[in-house]
Amino acid sequence: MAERITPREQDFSQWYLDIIQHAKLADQAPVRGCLVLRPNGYALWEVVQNELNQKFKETGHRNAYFPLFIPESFLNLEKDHVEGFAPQCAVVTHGGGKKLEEALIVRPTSETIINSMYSKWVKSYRDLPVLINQWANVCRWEMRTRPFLRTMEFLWQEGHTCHETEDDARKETLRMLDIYLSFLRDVFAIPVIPGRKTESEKFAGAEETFCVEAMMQDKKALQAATSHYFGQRFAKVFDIKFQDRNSQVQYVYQTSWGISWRILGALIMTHSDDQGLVLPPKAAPTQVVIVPILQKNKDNSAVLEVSQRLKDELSKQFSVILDDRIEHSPGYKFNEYELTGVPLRIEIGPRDLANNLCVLARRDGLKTQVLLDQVGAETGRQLDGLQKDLYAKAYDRLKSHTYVENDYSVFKEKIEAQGGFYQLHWCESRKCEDAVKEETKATIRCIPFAQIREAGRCIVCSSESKGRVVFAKNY
RNA sequence: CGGGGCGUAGCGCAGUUGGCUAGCGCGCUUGGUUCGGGACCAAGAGGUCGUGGGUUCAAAUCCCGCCGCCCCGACCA
Repeated sequence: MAERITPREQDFSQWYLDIIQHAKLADQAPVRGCLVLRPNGYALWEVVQNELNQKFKETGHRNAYFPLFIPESFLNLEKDHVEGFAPQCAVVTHGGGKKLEEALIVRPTSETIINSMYSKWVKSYRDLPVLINQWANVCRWEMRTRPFLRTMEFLWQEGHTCHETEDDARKETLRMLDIYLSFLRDVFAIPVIPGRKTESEKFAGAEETFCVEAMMQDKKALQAATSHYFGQRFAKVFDIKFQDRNSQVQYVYQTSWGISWRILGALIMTHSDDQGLVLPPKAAPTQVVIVPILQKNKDNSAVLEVSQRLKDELSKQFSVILDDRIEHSPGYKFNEYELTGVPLRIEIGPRDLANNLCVLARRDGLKTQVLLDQVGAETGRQLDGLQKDLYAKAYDRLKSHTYVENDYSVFKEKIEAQGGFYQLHWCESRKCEDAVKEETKATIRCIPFAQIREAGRCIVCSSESKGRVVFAKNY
């Protein structure tokens, strides 16, 4: 097994890739920029699907599926949209051995194909709202790829909705952003800063883009999810009209919102350590592993019997596996489950059994001895504790590496030396935004909802500013 | 597309001023002793040295072509 790589800012990507490989989560396929999710890695994606599907259902959304190939002309209808995506598209020019009359785009996102259907489906205010989500793969031909964060093909979820009024659509945009935020906070234990994107950072074709930004262990930012308000821009080019309650024909107001498997990268880069993956209990496909201490060629029946009983009991509440393989030593197993991020390990050996005890070992190192008849309650307590502690640790990191700064040269030095998020005054001009990017590689991650609103001077040009925005280097 | 680097066993690598039988660690197989933090000993299996050509008595090693991969930068979720 290769030597483990300690995380350093400059080789963070190698570090987490190394962990993924150790954890047998994923392989890099021989095709450029592809990533293969092995079965136990896919289980993590299923956690995302299950949690979000539940929330989508609660908010009245339904899942559907739309075609992978999009006629080129569809994409060309919205000017900003095509400018943003055309350079990244994979294009199918031939089929059935012949050159196609019209090329097909492998979807980089599905606004166009979905809206072309919506224009047929929506005729009356009675048809609204349309609240549809799709779980799919999309393709964006990136110049340089990075496992999970930027792959040529990726898995995601994209919601596309139509509403009667601007107000309804705006509410939907923020409601879905909030669902992402609470999912990341409560399940993945990742704290985020919610906010609005600047003109230059917003989605191609959107009126407004909202996002949640997370901070990785190397203090770089990662956009974890986005939600867009489209107004009537797509409705007008795709002709999605309806008769309203006053018999007037008008265009629908729309939104779209998405989260991709890059959040699996975020999960790894937020919590994991040199021992391997660290999964918050609510995100872990396997929450508890029971490791009986066995000896070959000896009678292990007592230990095995208690282990099995414990497994049956705990399985009512948690996802539990019992590793009773005789061919691997306990130490080997301890390591294996640390590598794969199982949040809680229960050790049961002859020594414990003599005292009616067992050992509970949390993935972050906390070990406690527990009476056998209290394991059920204690398991829940330990898992809850780990979930909270992981969030707290990530939250502390986000807080303690977010700085309020007024001096450009200090900011420049600091971000170069230690990364982090910077609350800076900005005059709202594209020019100053670009100047910072040019010099420091930092971009405006968002204008936070909880913006520090105060009079100040733009960090670059010293013109008037009404509030601070968050600058950071990002993935 | 620019700048670096690398292709040798399933994985990670050494060997490269031409030299004799191509090696090490991990993993794998078999046997024994272990077993509460990645066990140890012994015996094995496993190779078109990326590919095509050239030089030579002799090429993983030198020369030329080709192919592939990785890293850094420009693009981006």
